[in-house]
Amino acid sequence: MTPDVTANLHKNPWFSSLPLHLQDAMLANSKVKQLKTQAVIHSKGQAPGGLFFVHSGKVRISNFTPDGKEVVLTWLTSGDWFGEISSFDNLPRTHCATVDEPATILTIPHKAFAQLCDKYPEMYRYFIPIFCQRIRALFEIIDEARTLPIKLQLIKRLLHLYSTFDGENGGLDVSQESLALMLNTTRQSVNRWLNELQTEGLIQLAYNKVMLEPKILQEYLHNQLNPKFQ
Amino acid sequence: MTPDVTANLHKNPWFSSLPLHLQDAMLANSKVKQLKTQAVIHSKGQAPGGLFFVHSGKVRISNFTPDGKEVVLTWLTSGDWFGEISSFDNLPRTHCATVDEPATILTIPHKAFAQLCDKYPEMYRYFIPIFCQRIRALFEIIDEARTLPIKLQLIKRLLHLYSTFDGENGGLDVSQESLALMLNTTRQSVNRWLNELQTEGLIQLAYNKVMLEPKILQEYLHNQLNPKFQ
DNA sequence: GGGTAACTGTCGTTCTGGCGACATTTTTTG
DNA sequence: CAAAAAATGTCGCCAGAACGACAGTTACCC
Repeated sequence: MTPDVTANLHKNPWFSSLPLHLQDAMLANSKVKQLKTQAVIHSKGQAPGGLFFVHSGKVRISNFTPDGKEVVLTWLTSGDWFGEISSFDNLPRTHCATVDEPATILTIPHKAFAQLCDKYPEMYRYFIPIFCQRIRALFEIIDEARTLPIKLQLIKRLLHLYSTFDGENGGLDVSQESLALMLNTTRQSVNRWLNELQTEGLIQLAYNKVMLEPKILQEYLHNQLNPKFQ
Repeated sequence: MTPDVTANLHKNPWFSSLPLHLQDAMLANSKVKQLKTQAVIHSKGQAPGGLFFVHSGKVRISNFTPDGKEVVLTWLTSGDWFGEISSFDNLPRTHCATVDEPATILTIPHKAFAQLCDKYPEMYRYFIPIFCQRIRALFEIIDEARTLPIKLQLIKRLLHLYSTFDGENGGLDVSQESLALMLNTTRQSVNRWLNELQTEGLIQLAYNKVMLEPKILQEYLHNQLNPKFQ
């Protein structure tokens, strides 16, 4: 176990909320993997292969349409857990997970995790909050996609990325193509709306970057979502 | 407790998989409510108000866009549980729940449920499968909406309704308007595609009814989703 | 520093689907 | 049985957005 992975795990709010004996049990059963860009962690439909924790790098969670177009659900980064659904219900994976930036991933193999839950059934309750969070996030994705025009979906997504990647230099490192994959739209549409946002003074664009001030965008979004009655 | 509600509960695969002492504890803490059409069980944003089980009738789970248009996530019927997210994470409800057909609902009040979990922490693990199922269902909704044209979404929805309402007389009792609300499209579009499906001999339409043979639709869907390579 | 790859800006063209409008059919209700 | 309500069938118009194409820009790499 590389020491800094352990340190990162202990900074994870969920992990550090576990009783110590569960933390130890999980660590004892985990392996660290270094993965290069383009590496496939798992594909949709595969048998469950364990529980994962992203220590560093970026992982793309996605699917493919019948005609081969990729649809991205989200990107995971440092501090995110994934793979828990298959780990618990023993059913095939729901998505593909691909490495987008060289990543260090901690894995708890499927069998080891099952045995661990068997031995410490109190483990189950600690996963409930993770499931609740995930479900709420999914509800939000569904609602957004159904009710908001692309422009507003884009703003929400930018704010979300900003809060999870805690914008290193006040700007997000993301291509318009990536944004398009996430919102399930085209690069051209994203380009159009980003430029409109820029001319409205809400963001600044650069090569592979979006610079933004969260408060400004939040206020704009809020105004758009709460139509004024005059 | 009305006797037939208890009987129905015991037919519920999930409930009857619980250890007896948990079944008893849940029953001891529950109340039965008779609700009329249009009754609002809870609204989006409300504080958690308990866990629900639908004994009979129909409950509409929905949301509203900023401009007041309703977007339906799903309909629940006999044997469905809902309200578990707020019950576990103590956060506001994510959706509105409205009675669509006179319903008998079993309720476990929020506090009672919390105390129950406190007293029997083994309760948590039995909710994990429910959460897994829900998450998988949500993934499917997201993927469908993103990747399938309305026609295929419609077929999937018809098949899903057929399997859950186990089509009383070989036909579904559902209006085109309701289908439109679920797929987040318009009545006119649903009408258009239903008629096309009818002329293709895949379904038969009647007033407030869709008659279908699941196998035929499944085969058609399968062919559409797996493009042939010649 | 020059070549290549990745990313962005911006055209058209085409098409799906939303929306209003209105007629028709079926069911319900008094 | 008549009137109202609910559900369906069908038009036409139009906005949004997909898609292909191509030029311009920035970063990267040898």
